[in-house]
Amino acid sequence: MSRGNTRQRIQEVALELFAARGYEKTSLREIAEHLGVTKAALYYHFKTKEDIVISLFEDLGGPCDELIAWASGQPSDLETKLEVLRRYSEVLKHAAPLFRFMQENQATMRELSIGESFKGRLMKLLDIIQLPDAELSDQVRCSASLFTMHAGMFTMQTIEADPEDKRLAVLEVAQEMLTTAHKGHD
Amino acid sequence: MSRGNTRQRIQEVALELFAARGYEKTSLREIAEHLGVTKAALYYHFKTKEDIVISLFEDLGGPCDELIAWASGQPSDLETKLEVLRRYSEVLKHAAPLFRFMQENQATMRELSIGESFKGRLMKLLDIIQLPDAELSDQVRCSASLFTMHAGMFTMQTIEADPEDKRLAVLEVAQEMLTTAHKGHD
Amino acid sequence: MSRGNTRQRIQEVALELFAARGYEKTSLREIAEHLGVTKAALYYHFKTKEDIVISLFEDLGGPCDELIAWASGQPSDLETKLEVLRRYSEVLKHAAPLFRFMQENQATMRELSIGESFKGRLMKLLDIIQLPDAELSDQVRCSASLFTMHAGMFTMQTIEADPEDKRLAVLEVAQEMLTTAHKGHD
Amino acid sequence: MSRGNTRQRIQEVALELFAARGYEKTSLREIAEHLGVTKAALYYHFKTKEDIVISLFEDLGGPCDELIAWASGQPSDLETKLEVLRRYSEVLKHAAPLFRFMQENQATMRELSIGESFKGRLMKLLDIIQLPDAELSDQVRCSASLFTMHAGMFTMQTIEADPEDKRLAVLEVAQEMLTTAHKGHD
DNA sequence: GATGAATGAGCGTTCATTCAT
DNA sequence: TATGAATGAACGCTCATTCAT
Repeated sequence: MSRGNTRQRIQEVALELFAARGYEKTSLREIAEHLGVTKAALYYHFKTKEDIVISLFEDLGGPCDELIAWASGQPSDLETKLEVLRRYSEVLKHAAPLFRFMQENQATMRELSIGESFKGRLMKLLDIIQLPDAELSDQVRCSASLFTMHAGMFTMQTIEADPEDKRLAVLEVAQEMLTTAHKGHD
Repeated sequence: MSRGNTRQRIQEVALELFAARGYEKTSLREIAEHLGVTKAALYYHFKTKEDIVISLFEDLGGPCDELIAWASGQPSDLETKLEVLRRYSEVLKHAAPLFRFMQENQATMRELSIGESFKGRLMKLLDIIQLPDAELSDQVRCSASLFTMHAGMFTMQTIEADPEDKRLAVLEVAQEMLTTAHKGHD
Repeated sequence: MSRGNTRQRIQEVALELFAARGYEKTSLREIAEHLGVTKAALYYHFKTKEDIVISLFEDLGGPCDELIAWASGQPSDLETKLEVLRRYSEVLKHAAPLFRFMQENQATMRELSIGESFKGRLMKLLDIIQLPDAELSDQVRCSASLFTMHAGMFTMQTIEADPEDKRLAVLEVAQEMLTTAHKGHD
Repeated sequence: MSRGNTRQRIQEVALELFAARGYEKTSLREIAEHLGVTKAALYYHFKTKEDIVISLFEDLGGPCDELIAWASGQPSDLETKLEVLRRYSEVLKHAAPLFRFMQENQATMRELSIGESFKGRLMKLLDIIQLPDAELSDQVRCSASLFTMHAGMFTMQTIEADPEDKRLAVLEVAQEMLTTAHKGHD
């Protein structure tokens, strides 16, 4: 019946539950029950509970690092930054539930090894976007352009619309903020 | 030894730990130890762990409700909305650690009774701010103006500056977004 | 407001709750809350939780001992025994809730000092009633006559009738059993 | 080490301790220690403490229900009722410790789900035995015939004799009471 | 005559984890 | 690939009890 896909099914169910009820409140028992297997089976596939989370983020590190690497090789101008936002938006799209999980479990993430590593990436992206010597309000605009995209994906569930349309609208607003920030700085 | 201030000290330590390590990961034992009392002492002052959180939010509900009430009696124009943002910023200022806690423990808050109640308030504020029939990007701008203020207070710890200056900068950016959203809608 | 009657009110409420929910499941907090006083107030009137129970039984020991003493001075014939049952029935009537409590918390009573003391009294009554050298079935009849009266008062709540009428009926049946037991033994 | 018999050993030890010291006063720690396992091990085999009790009663429900079912299909005459007592006595024999536990923890049983269910069965038996329109004393005789058998098994520990002989003596007395009750009613 | 504040011990329960099979 | 059985640690919570005021 279950072929080699059990590992994947664990990841799916785990992400679903972690996102829905939080990392701490989701027990391995629950995950196992949802899957119709034993807790011990999870331990055949993953060394620890944290390991499951780590595996979830595995596919995400690559694209992020690539984005950072690409941006580092570009001139640090507005055009590059707008493209960074665009590409980041795309990354977010493909990992929406994961980002929702991150967003809603920040306190927990801070204690998970993987958390630090993603916080680092975020900081690097921010460094790329940021205008370090501009006025405070422009710095805020830069930061906000990034965080708006995070929040935009999950917190704005009030607005009913096609997800893809919403993503593009969020991206547009974020890019606009970044552009405003760069008025007079180049 | 400790007089009538124990209840308050519990609240202080609890907030500190909840904010630092998350609600679930903070045990009553830890809180008690930090205070030099027994777990049972906490239960003399609070009925449950959740009750401690509720008490923390108690002083916050009032100001929020007042703000909502005030706004409901005003014309729903840009001027009113800008003032709502300004006042909300002030509320946030006085309850910064609490909002940080909310922000970072969203998954947990969702399961706490108090969480629902604050989500409700947020939705009402959003209703007041929102332009329901505008283009998607303008709706996003409205939402983002509110959430930027939340995120702005705690997530932008990268930007080093006087907290009050930062708050005003965040407010300025948020108000600007809202103004942009209202261009052509009145 | 509350004069010297607090001690009594504690006893009343305690008995009520002990009978309703059992000794172990009834906490001093509950008793105190029912009375509108603090737990500590209970400790002003009684040294321990067990002490409350003991005090409840205080008024009961006397009549029982008197009954035993009286019977010991009488000839050990059927007539005496029937009178013992009659008098015991009267004692039971005046302490109905207390006996219900005993009956329903036997396991607990066994661990309470007062329990042993009442078990002792019961054994003495049984000794008085019993026909030690009779056939087994007659011995059972003697024992049963006593226990029927216990059970009869509280377990037979199915039968709807005036309590006093029921008591007399129970007594009649018990006496009848005892009489049957004594057929051929004198 | 211990094979598939742990579950059973838990039941045995639990029943022993519940009967000896009462349900509330018997902690899971005690049970575990008696078995040389951890508290957590108990939870591998039973979902809750109450679940252990429920499992103890599991084998008992069937025979009782069968008895009730059988009696319901018979004419409601004395002969049937005497046979009911006889069969019930046999059921009691096979579950003596369990009945002792019930008897001595009535207050507790009332709060346990299983308690209600057994009270229900008892009421049905009583309904079968009872003479609803007879004089009070005859109704008492009917009830008492049933309760005598309960009490007879455990409360009459004073009488030293072979348990089986005692059981038969108790049954005889109970049947006799029932017969007396039916004099003149048919 | 009673309270406010606290304690120490213990409870039932759940958890992530282990390991022989 | 997985399970059955178990563990040790911790958790949130309640209890009877104490004592200064």
